[in-house]
Amino acid sequence: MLSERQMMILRAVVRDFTNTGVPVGSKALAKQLPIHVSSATIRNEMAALEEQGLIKKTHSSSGRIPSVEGYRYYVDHLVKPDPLRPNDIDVIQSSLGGDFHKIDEIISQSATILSNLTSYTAFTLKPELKDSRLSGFRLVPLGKRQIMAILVTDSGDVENQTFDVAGDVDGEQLEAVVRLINDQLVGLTLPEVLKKLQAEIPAQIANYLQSPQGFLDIFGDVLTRAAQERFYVGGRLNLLNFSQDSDVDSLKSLYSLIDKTDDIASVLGQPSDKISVRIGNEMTNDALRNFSLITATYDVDQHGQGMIAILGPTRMPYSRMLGIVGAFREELAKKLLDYYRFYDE
Amino acid sequence: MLSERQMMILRAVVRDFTNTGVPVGSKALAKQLPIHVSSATIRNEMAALEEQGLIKKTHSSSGRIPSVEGYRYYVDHLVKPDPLRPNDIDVIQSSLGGDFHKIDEIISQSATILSNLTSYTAFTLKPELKDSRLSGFRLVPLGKRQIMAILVTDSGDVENQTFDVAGDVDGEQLEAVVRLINDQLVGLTLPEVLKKLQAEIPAQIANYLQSPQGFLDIFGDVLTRAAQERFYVGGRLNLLNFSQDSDVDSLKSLYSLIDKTDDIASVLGQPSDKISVRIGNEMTNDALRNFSLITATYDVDQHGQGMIAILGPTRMPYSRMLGIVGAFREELAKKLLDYYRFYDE
DNA sequence: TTTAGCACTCAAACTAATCAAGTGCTAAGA
DNA sequence: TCTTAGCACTTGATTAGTTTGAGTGCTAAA
Repeated sequence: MLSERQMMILRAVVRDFTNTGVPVGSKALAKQLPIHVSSATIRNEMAALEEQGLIKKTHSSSGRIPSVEGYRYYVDHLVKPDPLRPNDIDVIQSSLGGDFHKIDEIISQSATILSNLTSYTAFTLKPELKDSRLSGFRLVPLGKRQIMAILVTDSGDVENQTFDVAGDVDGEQLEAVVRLINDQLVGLTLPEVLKKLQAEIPAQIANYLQSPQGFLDIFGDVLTRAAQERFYVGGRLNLLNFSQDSDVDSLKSLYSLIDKTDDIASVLGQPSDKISVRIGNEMTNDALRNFSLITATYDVDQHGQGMIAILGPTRMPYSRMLGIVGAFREELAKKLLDYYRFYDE
Repeated sequence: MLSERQMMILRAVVRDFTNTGVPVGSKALAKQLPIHVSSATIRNEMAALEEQGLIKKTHSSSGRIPSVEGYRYYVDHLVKPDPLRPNDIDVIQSSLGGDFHKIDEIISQSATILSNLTSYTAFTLKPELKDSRLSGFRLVPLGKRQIMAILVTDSGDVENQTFDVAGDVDGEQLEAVVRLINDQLVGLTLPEVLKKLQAEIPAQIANYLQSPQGFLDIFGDVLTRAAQERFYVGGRLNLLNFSQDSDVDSLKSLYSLIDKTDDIASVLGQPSDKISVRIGNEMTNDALRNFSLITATYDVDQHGQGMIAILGPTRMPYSRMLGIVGAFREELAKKLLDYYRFYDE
């Protein structure tokens, strides 16, 4: 559809605009492009590109900026991920080099690294098996009136919560409840557990506890949290950099968005094995109209698939960002493989 | 030092300015004040107030706004806390009315309530005994390679952390370590524990574990966290409302400030039993130059003393805010007393 | 197909003019 | 001695008008 020359121009428009933020005009392009044609020719080509909806003007006599469709074409056909800068490699190596005692530390640290590399906001999700199953449940008495409920899944997730109980803690009762849970529910997927929890369990538990509701609440809480994907977020504050015309309201809705696990999960969407770029209003969420989201999955063999993502202004240098995300997913997968190898074998 | 009339004028200037944000002029005051003098008289009085540094002009022919000293005088001598609005009472009652299973839920909820009432940012700190002591330590094996460390203090704080260990978990070893900790350290204050942890403990632990360092790290982590005061923050996003001229940098430093426990602890300062107001640059921290902080302590009998605080623009309606903070501290203390009574007796 | 040339558009930056709110000061009155 | 009417003056905000510069589309010729 596009001639070679048009592609070259589109690429240059995106490059220039993402670097400088200023609409680019025909003269600047004529000077800069490797081919040697006059600005009038460029203008004609630009008119053609505009015709196809790939670039647009900010006002009738301005230079051009890419439209969402233009970015899309650029990302799909024209961009080549930049190789990492030596400096970036150092950052990754040193930040991911240390000793970690749990997966979550690595994942959370990764969000920070990614946000540092990009100076945008980053999200990371740890590798997950598709349907993780309940693998254990404990109630640990902590003191006079305090109990900690601990729930473990077969993918190694741990959720816990302490709560207070009135009256003395009866060790017998606790044991019985724990046994009940472990007998009836271990091995089921979390949604299945949740279903049973609403169906037969309450009646059974009533045999052991005089006031089962409190316990069911707690267990439900912990379970729900375990069932939720837990994103780590790095560089939250970087969003402030792009609050064009300091629109406090949209900033607020943006922040409430990224702080709600469910919302952010739905925005990040399904894992797919390639790197995906979503641009501006390609995301249905209105708060993200001026943002782009790059997501990528990473595989850690039998331990499942995780996800990393960065959220920045639509006007981001895609080639560099794609380079960073692409390289980082591999580094992270490698690091996690090492980690699992160390602790599993 | 100030005449009655001057006080009246200062009070009116602060009231007007905090309500409208517009510098107030002599004419408006003359119309509004209960005494009946001309604007020229008011002007003379204002000149006197300015002489004393209590009010100032934004430019040579503008109306007056209070200076930090003016706010201070107002807060110290002129303000009378507003009674709560019926609506506010409802909010408190309904948000604090539900059932809670742990102190922290009440405290964290309180931060949210306070921020809702004030539309500023609120901090809450749970009641603390002066030197809380280690009252228990557990290591709970969770799965193949996972262990959870749990630390409990005598004031009911619980900190926990999971970590992975290489090689099989040896129940014997864990028991021995737990016994060691409980024998040697329970009953000590946390700083004392920390000191011992660096002195004699490592050698002793080396008897039971082949690689004690990992364990010591974890234990140190959990301990440090337990020793830190944990503030709950409500209404973070409200800070965005006051980012005058949308200065991204100062906003960023503000946010990094309130997210660092140690920093915010030092800003909030020592508990004192009255309600305290710190205004603008009375706080040394530069990021807070345009903010005021109202802190108040609350007592829960033998369970110690907690703190609540709100952070808003220097230009805040102090009478209303003082009313809210004063009323809320009492509501909270009452609620907590009930809570303790229910679970303790 | 390319390009020089030209008329045209528009945002941004600057200037000038006006307005409204407020001040300080002076001199007269109570 | 305190109060006040009156007045000259200052200042930020608003508005309208100009200028500038970067850019465009279009036409006609190469």
